[in-house]
Amino acid sequence: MSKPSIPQGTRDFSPAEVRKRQYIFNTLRNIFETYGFQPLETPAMENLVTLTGKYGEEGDRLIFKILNNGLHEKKEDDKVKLNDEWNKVLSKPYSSPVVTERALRYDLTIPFARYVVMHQNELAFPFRRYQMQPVWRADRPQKGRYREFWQCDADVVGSTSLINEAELLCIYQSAFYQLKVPQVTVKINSRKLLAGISELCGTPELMMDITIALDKLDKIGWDGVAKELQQRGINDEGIAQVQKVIAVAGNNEEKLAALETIMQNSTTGLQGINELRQTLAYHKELADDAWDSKVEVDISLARGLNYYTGVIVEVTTSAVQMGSIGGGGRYDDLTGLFGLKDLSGVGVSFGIDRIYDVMEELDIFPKQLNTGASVMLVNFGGANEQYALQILKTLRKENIAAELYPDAVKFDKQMKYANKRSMAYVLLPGDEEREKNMISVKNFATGKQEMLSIEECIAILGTV
RNA sequence: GAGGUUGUAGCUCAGUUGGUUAGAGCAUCAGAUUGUGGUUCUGAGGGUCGAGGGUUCGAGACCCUUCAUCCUCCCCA
Repeated sequence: MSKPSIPQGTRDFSPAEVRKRQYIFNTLRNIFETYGFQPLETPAMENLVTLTGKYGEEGDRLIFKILNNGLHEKKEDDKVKLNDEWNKVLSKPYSSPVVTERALRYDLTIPFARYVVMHQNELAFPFRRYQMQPVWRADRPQKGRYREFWQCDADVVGSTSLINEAELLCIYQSAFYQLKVPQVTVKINSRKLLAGISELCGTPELMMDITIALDKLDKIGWDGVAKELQQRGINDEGIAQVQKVIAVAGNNEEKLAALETIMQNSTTGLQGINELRQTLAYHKELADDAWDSKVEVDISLARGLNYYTGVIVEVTTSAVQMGSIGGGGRYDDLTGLFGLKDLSGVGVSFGIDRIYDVMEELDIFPKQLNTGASVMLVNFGGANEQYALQILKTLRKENIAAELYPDAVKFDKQMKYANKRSMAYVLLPGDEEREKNMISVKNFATGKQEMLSIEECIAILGTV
């Protein structure tokens, strides 16, 4: 028999890990709820056609497709066809509904758009929802990159107000403040600014190419970007324009002012600048002074998803070598893909697996998450076991988390188990205790032990 | 899709130019100790050295193939 294993890029989460992950989930959930977002869940799988074409060419390649399993092939002919088509399908990006018509969720935004279109008549717009579920990508796993990972998204659909953008910035700042992740920067940019740049270059149709090249600025430097721009068909004059734009420095307002001068002939570019200004103004009203992360205009921020149209954001921390830990933006016509026009949305996503990795590396999870706060009753068997069950019942009625060691095995073994489980208290319901209708309570941290009445015991354990 | 890394006990890893029966720490189990855990001490179990083939008198080590893993690029959270 071969050793058991799990698929590449997936992980088991042991109890201590789950507790830490839940700490992150709970923190985010609280914030989302505080900002008026409502919970939503969608299926792990979607129809393939729902997903294809939404994430760019590279994205399509990374969608996990589910092989049709015969449930839908009623005729023998169809089953033969399935076999024939399967080989062809393995060569991306070709796919055929004969072989696969379902796929695993790639992100939470597209399913959300699909949901909104399907439920448009029952929703109150603007609709604010948050969603925390796993997504799957057929990517090559590496540091901070998994094939199964969780996203926590908050989106507002049905409102073009930039207050929404400002609120989402606040959500990011509040979250990383509460989680105590240090050196966080929320980078903000606008697709309209990027469009403005490509206008300046005289090649508005090459916006995506310019964007992709620009995005690599902090990785390959200006020389690398210039080289890539050249390869992507931008002439020297255009490259000079791009250089002028990325040379812009200073604080956010100084950057925007400088860009305004450069972009004076681009209506789209100016529009982008105004949107950023307004967003930052709203944000200033809403932001808490205690939040220590920076919100920074970054003209080189691109983001690959091709449905973004307005403000785009991305979150990084310089405390750890790690890709972005969150991202999002405005999409003007997401639901249009599914037939519902003129509905604008904006949203952000938290990459909680990466946030976990960052927090783990920095060792900043609260310590008390690891220590069990529970109670164990030793099983002495016979009448004592019955007595223990009665106490167990009473404790649970008092909402005290407790367990009885199920087997009347050697005392030593039971104590070792309690120790390994980091029990806070161990209760000893033995002959003497039973006869006196009392219970010996041992504090497992201090080792101190005393015999108490059941009421006294509850009073002590209730504070754990 | 391209490039590299590492595969030896449940886990983390030693293992010399190829040489007897492949080791350690941790973990597990048992005992010291059948009403007192953590710290000790003693002992035990546990391996087709990732898999297949080749070279050799002899392979954990060298060669080929293959699988897995982690990392980098691409792209992304």
